[in-house]
Amino acid sequence: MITPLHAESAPATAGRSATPIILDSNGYAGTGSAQQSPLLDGLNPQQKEAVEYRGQALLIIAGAGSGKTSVLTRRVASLLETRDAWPSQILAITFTNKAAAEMRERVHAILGQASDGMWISTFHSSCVRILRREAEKIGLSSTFSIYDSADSKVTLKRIIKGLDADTYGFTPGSAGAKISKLKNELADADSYARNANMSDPQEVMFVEIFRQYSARLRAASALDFDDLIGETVYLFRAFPKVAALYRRRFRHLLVDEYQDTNHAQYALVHELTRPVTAELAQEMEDDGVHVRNLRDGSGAIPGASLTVVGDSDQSIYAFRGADTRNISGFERDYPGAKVILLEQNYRSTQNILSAANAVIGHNFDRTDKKLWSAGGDGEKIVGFTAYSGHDEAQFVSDEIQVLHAAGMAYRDMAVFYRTNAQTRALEEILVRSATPYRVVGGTKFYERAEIKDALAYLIAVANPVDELALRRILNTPKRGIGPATETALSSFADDNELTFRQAMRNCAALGLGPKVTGTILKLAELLDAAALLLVPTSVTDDGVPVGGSNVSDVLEFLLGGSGLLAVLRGSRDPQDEVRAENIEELVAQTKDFNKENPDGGLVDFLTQVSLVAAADDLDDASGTVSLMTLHTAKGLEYEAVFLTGVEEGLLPHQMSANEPGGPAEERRLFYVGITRARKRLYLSLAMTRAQFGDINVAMPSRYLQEIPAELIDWKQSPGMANSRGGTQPRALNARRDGGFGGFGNSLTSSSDGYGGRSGYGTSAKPAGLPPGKPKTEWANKITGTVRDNGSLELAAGDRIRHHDFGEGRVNQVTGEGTKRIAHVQFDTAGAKKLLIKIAPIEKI
DNA sequence: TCCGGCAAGATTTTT
DNA sequence: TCTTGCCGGA
Repeated sequence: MITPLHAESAPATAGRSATPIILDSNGYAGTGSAQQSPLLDGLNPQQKEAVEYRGQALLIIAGAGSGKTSVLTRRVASLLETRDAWPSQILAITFTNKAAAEMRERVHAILGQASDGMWISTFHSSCVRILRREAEKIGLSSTFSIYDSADSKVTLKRIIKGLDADTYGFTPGSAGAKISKLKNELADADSYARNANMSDPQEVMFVEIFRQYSARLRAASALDFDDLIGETVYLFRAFPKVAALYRRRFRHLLVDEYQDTNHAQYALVHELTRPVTAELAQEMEDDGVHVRNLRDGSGAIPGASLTVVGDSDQSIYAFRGADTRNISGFERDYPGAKVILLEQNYRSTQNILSAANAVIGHNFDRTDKKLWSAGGDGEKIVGFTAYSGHDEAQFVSDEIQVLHAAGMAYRDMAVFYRTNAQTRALEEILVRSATPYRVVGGTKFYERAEIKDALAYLIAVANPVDELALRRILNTPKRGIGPATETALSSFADDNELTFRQAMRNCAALGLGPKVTGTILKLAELLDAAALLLVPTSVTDDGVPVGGSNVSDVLEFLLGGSGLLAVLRGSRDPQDEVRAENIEELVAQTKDFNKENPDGGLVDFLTQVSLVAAADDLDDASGTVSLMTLHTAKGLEYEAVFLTGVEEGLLPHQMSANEPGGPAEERRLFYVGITRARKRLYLSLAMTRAQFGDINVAMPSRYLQEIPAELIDWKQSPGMANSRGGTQPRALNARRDGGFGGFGNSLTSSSDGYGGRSGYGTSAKPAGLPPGKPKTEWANKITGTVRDNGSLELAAGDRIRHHDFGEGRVNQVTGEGTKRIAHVQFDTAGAKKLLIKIAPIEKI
């Protein structure tokens, strides 16, 4: 049991919290005097127990859609309500910033201000927060840089080149993956070398790469993503007194998505929940740290209580080192742990759950768990086999329109895919049908070259020893400093034990041309001047520095001084216009940051930028269809889900075939995708898929056959697509070698024909095409030329001809400018919405 | 040093 | 298909 906290241990909130927190201002009015806390309203017995249990360790096995987030937030609220904890004693860890924000919001909605002071954040953010505070203890600057995988790659590339390690088969990717894996196991170059087979020259080379990589990061005062966790663990292990401070502070640790934790994260949790020894506690007390009321009979501070939530069936990050043994071994790691199973699903219909159960049931070596719903069977799952990726996209788009017409909001629909490359076809069709959509994740804003350039200027100011950032901006924009000069500067720095930045300041000693020397000095001066801007101009009576420039001022100063923005604006390349706009967007973001974080400095901004994840920019309020990978879909839910590309080679992905446990992990991924759907689930696949510019034959995924046939209503089964393929000329027939033969038949048993339906992938049906237009013409031409009908005037009543849909009549034109949309009733293809600017149409 | 042209390689998933 | 890297010429 946890020692209840007494009032004297209360932080500043004590005064306000003298009475138990009353929730009636938040919609719980009238239940205040009831025996049961309103926090438990509407929960089933298992959920209630998960909220109310008090003990050292709690494992909540939460199946998909079992109300996990709700339980977790209520548990946090309950801890505060029952005064088992003060907000500052709670550390809740989620996987994404998005999940953290949502949890913070929900707790705040229940408790209001009483929730202030909690740490609710990701593993990485929490670690950065701790590390910035304790940086000098482990030999880092508190303004250390955070390297993303691209930065690591660049660094590794230089090392591999310097060592000629590519002759041993090392690439930045392969070496990076191996280093990352080792770091996730808390190994470093030295510990690895001790166990490595050093008679193998390749191993020797790898150790050298690892060593140099670590050395470079250290010299640049930089940490990569894996270091953020690993160094925090190291900090706690090497400095017990530092660890004790955090162990004393965080009395309640809650970890979400525990199945996705890797060894380093596991170790971190372990470090944080260890007891503080009596000696150390005494030492702290002698140092004036308030610990008395936390100490037990022996004088020690017991370990914090730990709650973990997870579902090993949803573990999809094994490739990143996630180890489900963390969850399966929880009871061993924390003897006496309570385990609560949440199996009732509140999200999906029974049909969807039955499919999910059937699929995941094919994974052996798992504790059986059956999701069930009290919500009824619901609609059948819809299956569709398209001829091509574009055809599939057309089906998705048409079906979205059908759902939308039936009253479903765009924001309640999502399209999932295994690889980012699949977005292309989807986007093309969605743009054409004027369906509002957004791609979640994908090429991220902060990964764009021009944004990284601008950020590199900021990083160079914040962390002057970061060579990577300096070398990035050295010749960006072009200022006549080539690779030769760059190398000269770099070796000059190495030879004289200077940082790259110091080398720049002293470059006159290098004997370069006067012009180049001047340019380098000017850049160094620009960075120095920017750093001066940040220095506070005065100090308040309380010793708080004020008056330093904020992030946007510094950024604008750097952009002006370097000419980065001006060069892009002056370029003839139309792409540079977009790049300039992106940089302006970044400036706008720094201004937003200033507003939202008045006390936030440059380093805070850079930290935030470094740790944003794909799912984080998801804006639920926007009325758009969401497109995302299956990985980013985890933790989200939608009324209708389109799971596309359910093909061999894609799901399971080709790359997973050789990996041990690969197909099982891919199955879990499929399972995660299925269980995101509340009411409608669509599974689609294509018989051919464009890849690297040419077209490959695709086979239905093995996982499809694991779903009981009666659950799927095939609008077009693989067998049907196959049999009809022979009757119509198709562009791809020539490439086909009859490989579909045995497949479809096992899947067609449930098919109920398609003849009566209209509006499904009209363009896929040879019968629906205008006469005299064989499929060969359109099979893959959608990627073709960029059209611009910007000036085309259309009005209701006009007749038009569409390249694919044939002739039709315009019913209505909506929107303005480039977003004008024609609502067209086609003679044979039905009703369509077309973006006038780019649709392949002409007026007749 | 910069730029254009051409060949080769790439794509699993992400904090 | 698209991006990256290498080569040769200015």
